[in-house]
Amino acid sequence: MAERTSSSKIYLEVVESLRSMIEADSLLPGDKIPSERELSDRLNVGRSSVREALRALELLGLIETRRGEGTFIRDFQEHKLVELLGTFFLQDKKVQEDLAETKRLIEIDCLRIVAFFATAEDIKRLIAWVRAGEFRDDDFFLRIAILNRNRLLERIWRIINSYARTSEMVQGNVRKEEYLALLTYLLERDEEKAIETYLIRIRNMSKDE
Amino acid sequence: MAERTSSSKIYLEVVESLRSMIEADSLLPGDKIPSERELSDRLNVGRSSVREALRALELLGLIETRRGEGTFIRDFQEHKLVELLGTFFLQDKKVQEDLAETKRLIEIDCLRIVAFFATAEDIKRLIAWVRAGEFRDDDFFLRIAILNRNRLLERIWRIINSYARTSEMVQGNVRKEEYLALLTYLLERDEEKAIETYLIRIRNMSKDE
DNA sequence: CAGGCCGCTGTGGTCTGACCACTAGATTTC
DNA sequence: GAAATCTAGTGGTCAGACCACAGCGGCCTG
Repeated sequence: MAERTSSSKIYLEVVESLRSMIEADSLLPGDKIPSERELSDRLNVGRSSVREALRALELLGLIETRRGEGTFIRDFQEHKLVELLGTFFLQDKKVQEDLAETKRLIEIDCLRIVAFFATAEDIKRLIAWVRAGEFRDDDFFLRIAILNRNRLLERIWRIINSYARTSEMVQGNVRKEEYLALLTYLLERDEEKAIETYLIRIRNMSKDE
Repeated sequence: MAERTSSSKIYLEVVESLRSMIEADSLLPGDKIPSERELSDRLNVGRSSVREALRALELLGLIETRRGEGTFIRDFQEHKLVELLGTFFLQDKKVQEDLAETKRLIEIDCLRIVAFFATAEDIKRLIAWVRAGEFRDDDFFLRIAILNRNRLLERIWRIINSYARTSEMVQGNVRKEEYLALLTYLLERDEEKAIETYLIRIRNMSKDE
């Protein structure tokens, strides 16, 4: 490859090359990318530089490596990222509060969308699931997040939830009746009541947002 | 360090060691971390492994390296992350829609919070700013996001906005009167009207969420 | 022929030692 | 005292060497 970007770091150039390579060959999750040695050859850089780029992308969750097999594009989701950012600097008090608040906001958004757009079947399925067995609070809201059909919002929720879990603001004992009440309101498309139930009976808050 | 995690990758152990090292010495943004060679010594691993870890953290935006000086903890914000994830796989149509929807949801959340908790002075200041000169739509909502005092939510908005900008769903010509109307409702704490104004007059949508 | 063993090849994982480029601070020089 | 210089330390990069592991094909045995 050209080495015009003279002063910048090689491993970043490799990242960039990989990006365009993926784009050019329209590689999809699961596909294999060239081996480290081949990349090193093709790009005229040392193998260690290639590795630095690959390790970085791996930590980002963009690729996956299997020793003896090769390096593959990953169906990205569930990056290491979460645990990382989380444990790295999330000890502050204010941050914790923001976290909790944001989580509530996102969950309410999801509830709104579900109240509007989810099919009755979906909601009934969820009711059956609640009745069926034990679950944690975040199991429940994960399902809500999935129901909302907005993959990005779902992902944001997942990330925030992971943060929240590493810092134990989890709530253990769920009372099924509260969740059932919530679902019933959703089934009736009563957005207002549903959110009220969520805030007061599930999150034990007063009426402010 | 112990090397019990026999089968896992060394560079990940280094990342972990760095994490606890930072925690133990309560290092803050701007502080220097040990040199690559020293880490390599202290942890009994090759320098290349240390570098793989550092490069990964660098791409994540957690640290910053300056040749000839050393490696420093970074005031994290503005990671490379955004551009990366963005350019890597965000070409899909559905993803674009989700993006737009999520952005609207977050913005509405911010508006709600501002309507409840922002001081009249803050809002008036914003009104003055709108009157004062030209601005882009995202300039405006960045200020809204900042007003809401939830740093995490603000960060999420920033990220989503960056995504959105790389894929040009930006709107150019703003009409000040719409934004002023919105702010007036906020000043009157009329959440409902404010959101209606946002959706219909600023985002040109019908009444659904 | 079927099944399993073996070794070859290619891949990632890691280490070492060698340079280079650059910075900052100490040293020397004027 | 100020300016130029030297030097030690740091990140940036490379080449080459092993190791561990997965996959494949060929060979042997039943």
